[in-house]
Amino acid sequence: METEVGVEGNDEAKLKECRIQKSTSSLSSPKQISDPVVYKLVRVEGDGRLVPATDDELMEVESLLVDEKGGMRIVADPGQTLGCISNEGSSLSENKEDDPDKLNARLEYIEEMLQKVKEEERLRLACGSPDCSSDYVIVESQCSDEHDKLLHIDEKLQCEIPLQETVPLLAPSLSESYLNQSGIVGECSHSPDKLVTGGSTSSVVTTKPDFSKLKGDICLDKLSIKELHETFKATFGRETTVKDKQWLKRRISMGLTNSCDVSTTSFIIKDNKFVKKRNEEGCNGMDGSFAKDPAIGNQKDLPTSLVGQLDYHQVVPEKRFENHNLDDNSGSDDHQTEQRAAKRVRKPTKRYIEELSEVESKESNGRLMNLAKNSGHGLISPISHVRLVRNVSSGGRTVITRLDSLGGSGVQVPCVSRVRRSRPRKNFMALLKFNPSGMGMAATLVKKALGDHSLPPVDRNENRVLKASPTPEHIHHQFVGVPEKDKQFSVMSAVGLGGNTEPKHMNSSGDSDDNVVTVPTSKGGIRRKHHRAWTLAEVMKLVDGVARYGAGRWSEIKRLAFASYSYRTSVDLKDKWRNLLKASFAQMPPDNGMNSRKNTGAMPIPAPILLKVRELAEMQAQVPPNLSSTKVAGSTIKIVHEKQTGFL
DNA sequence: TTTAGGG
DNA sequence: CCCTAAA
Repeated sequence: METEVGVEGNDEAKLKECRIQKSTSSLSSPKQISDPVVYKLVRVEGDGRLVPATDDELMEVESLLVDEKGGMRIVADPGQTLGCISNEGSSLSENKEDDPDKLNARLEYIEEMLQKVKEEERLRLACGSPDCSSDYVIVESQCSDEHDKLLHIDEKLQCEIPLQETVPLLAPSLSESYLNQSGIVGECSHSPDKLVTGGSTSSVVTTKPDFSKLKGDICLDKLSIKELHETFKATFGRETTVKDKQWLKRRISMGLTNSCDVSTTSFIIKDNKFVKKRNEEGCNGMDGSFAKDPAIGNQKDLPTSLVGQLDYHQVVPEKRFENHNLDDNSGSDDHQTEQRAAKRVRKPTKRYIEELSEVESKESNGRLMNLAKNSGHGLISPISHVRLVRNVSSGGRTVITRLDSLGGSGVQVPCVSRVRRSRPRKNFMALLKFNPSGMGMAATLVKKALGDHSLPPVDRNENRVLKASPTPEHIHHQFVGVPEKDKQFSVMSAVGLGGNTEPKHMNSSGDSDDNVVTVPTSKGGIRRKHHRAWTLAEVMKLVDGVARYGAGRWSEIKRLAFASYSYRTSVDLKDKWRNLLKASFAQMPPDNGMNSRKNTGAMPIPAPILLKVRELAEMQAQVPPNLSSTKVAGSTIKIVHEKQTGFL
């Protein structure tokens, strides 16, 4: 694939939103046929403007990319271009450091950007009508906060991917109207050149990527560090000491959008308000239909038919990459680790995907398979030397971690594979011998890395690790051909060992008695030993579910919205909702701020969510009779009204 | 089996 | 979270 790195800059008009928009130029140039995508290299001036890169810069980038492929040769500082492109923002534009790490990070980022842009373009080409292809990708930028521009772009690029999933609407979400009133959707909602999948044939709608969807870090902008910490805690169920605002915002937004079932939860927090995230964008008007729960669509028509009716080689949805990509080391409190995690994570390589599919167990639900299938053809750079590092089971899921030693940046790319549904194999213990340094060692290292304080003494996970171990096939595939020296251990493997991390995937942790630790009760019964603290993401999911399917349909919600949370039963959902209800109506009058309570141990539920709960409750006439009145009524009436209009 | 509600 | 009655 010969990607021509062209030089082109957009004008310097002041725009407002960061987005990538394709120009409406022709499509018939010969070159385009072979590779219709041409990219412009731009750089960002100090004031945030995008200006055309010079030829020299271009050359430098190219050579750098080559160098990177060649094997991490450290080259002189690429200079302004890279510096500007890098997301590190302030630190880079000025000084030319020769720090290999930084340099590599830049390289990585550039490459990533190119890939992403290309991905975007391919998607766009594929989903659009023929005359929609374009010669260029134009990066428009109007972010007022120029400092964050690139980050924004990047965030959007990352996050729009999972959001592209489009499925026919099943049930309109009540909260959909929220979004309309939230005002965050704004102008981006309607793209002039809508790319509609050839109207007649398609049972599936294709979405045009629209980066305005990602609001996460924007929405978090106004939060203070402390608030961010709160939100972080709420989201991941643990504290963090990281002071980096950007990082926090990024993590939180990723956590909120990806930690669960990605788009299943469609809420975001903006300015302390609980709003609905726009899943679909103007691409296809599709008659006011919105995405239904992807958990459904995913298993059905989406990936296959989408790919089927379009040029397979061009359609590379890359669904849920971020799921795997997401550096979910939430279990770790190690500052260093987290800082490192803050670094950009490389997209999985094709090989990575392929291997991932191997690891996938037979009874795969097809999700990951689709992922693998959809992964591109040479779209992902083969540059990175991804090595399989280690696999650790935690809380019933197998975490496969790779160490991407790109210039020592050590990016970890954890992913999760399904765990055997049925009981572990008899001969499982023997398999541990296959890898003498096995799980116990891993646990030890992990524990060490985390500092023993972060893991309970004689942790219960010791047990779980064994119980939730991968099948023999997994071990075999994972370690076959891996040189001993490459069997590195990784701190990051501690993903989720802290206990409060949400699963990133459909995995059957605890869906049988295999993985759930139960404790015999005095009365002879058994009960779950450890409470799974509800994370913000889960709560939001729950609220969303109630909004969609109504309170009381717990099993529905369980199946549809909590498919990936096997440890949450419908009863759990019900109980949680009951608590939420109670909380929302109890805590409202005195203090509606989310920063009120002291460290009560329990996870604080942000006021916006409680508000939402309240509204839903009132809508569904669940409100306790005794406090149905008061000023709540006013806002509720309004909300109800909005929702009604939303349905029309 | 699922809901609803008490413990 | 658990238990259980009721549907």
